[in-house]
Amino acid sequence: MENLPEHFDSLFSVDCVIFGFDEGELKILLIERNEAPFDGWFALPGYFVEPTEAIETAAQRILFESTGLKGIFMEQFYTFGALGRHPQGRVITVAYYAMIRLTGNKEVAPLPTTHFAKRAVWMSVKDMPELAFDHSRIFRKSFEKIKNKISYQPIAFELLPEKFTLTQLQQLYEVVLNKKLDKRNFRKKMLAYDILKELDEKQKGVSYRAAKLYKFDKRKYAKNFQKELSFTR
Amino acid sequence: MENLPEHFDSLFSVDCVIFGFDEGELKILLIERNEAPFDGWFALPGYFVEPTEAIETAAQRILFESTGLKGIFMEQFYTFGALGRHPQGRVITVAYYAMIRLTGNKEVAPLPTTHFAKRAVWMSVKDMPELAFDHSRIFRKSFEKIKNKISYQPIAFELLPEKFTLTQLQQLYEVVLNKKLDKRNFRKKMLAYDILKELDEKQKGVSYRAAKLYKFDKRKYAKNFQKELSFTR
DNA sequence: ATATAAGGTGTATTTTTTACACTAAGCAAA
DNA sequence: TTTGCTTAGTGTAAAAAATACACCTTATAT
Repeated sequence: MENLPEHFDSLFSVDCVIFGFDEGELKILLIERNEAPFDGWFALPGYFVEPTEAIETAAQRILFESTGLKGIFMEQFYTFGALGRHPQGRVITVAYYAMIRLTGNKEVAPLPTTHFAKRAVWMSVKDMPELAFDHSRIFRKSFEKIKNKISYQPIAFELLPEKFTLTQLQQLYEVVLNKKLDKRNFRKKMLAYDILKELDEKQKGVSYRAAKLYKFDKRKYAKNFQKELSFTR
Repeated sequence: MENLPEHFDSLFSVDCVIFGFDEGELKILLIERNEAPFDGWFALPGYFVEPTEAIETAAQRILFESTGLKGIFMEQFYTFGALGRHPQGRVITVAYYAMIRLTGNKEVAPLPTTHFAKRAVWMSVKDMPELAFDHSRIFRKSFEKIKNKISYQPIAFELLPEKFTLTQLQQLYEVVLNKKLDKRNFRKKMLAYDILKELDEKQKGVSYRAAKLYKFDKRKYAKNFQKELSFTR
């Protein structure tokens, strides 16, 4: 971190775990640092919160700087404040996870506008390297959270294109939950929730039978569930 | 807050929602402030985090100061950092909920050692007044969290005496979930989890048939559940 | 002995979850 | 135009879990 702000002894920052789903893989956006500490290491996008900035606003700013997108789905999940977590002083960090639609949008975040980053990469969660600071821990906690959450809240749709096939949806659940699901049972259950809208449209550009496309239907969802549901177990 | 610390523009604090269960009621520990701002208002126990103190340690300290107890069950659940939340400047606060065994321990926290508090009271969640700062919001969020959590993690036992009856356990679930449960089904399900140890002992001092006492059995729990279970729905 | 108050127990029904395999459709290549 | 390839799409039976429901038992107090 180049110029340490004045009140470095009680600083806070925001770190974002940005998830994307592409080619059947769950990925997160990492930046490669080009400054000490942890020069050359991969890290989560994040930065200090400005003195007159709400935490949530700071998170949105960081998401915009790293992806060029606004209005991304985002949720705070934990605050990390162990004493030694930052080698240069006392920094507590509020962590958010976010989800963006990668498919058909692949060029999201080729170069973040943040200064201390050489480049940004989409890294599959399967190949996650050791990260700078305590970011590995932050990543693991975020992953646990979404694993849990995807079973009772409709967050999966934040990762898929607006129009998706049931197979894509199932693959996403399989990757996140890290287990195979039965096709018939998955479809039966998902459709029974009555939160999807079946479109009069099919997949294009595939060299086999095209699948029907579906949309997540917010109205139906709101109608059918006051608060929760319980997807895949 | 009497003497504003020097770096008031980036301060952080910890606030604790301390739950107790007594006489069939779920209560939280509030302090009555005797200083501006919010002089005379009820608030959550909380204070600034020291510059060389981990957040978690600060939470433990506040719990000890308010209750005289150590080793309390405690979990961080959210960080509040809206710009206007503290009338005197920028303070973000990391919130924890905690649970203590009130029954048979009623004299917990008659007088907290924190300076800015007139007194502490156990307030039923049904009678919660408007609280200082954004503490009402913090309380509501904590309540949502434990409502949710009690259905899949064994946190209820943190609120009960070590030896408890199934009826007490059921009452606690009923209060937290805010709905009546069927006695036979509740017992069947709870016993089926096989996480309780039935004691050779009965309730004492009641003027009716005494109930069997049970203990939460951590070993059984660990054996039967790698991570989760799914209590009452 | 009797009244009182909670303790403690079982079964039938419905709902949900699971396991499981083949035909249909669309495209591509021969 | 036929054939092969690949994924789409579908139903049923069995098991497990959740629900609804009521009466006798036991300890204490009077």
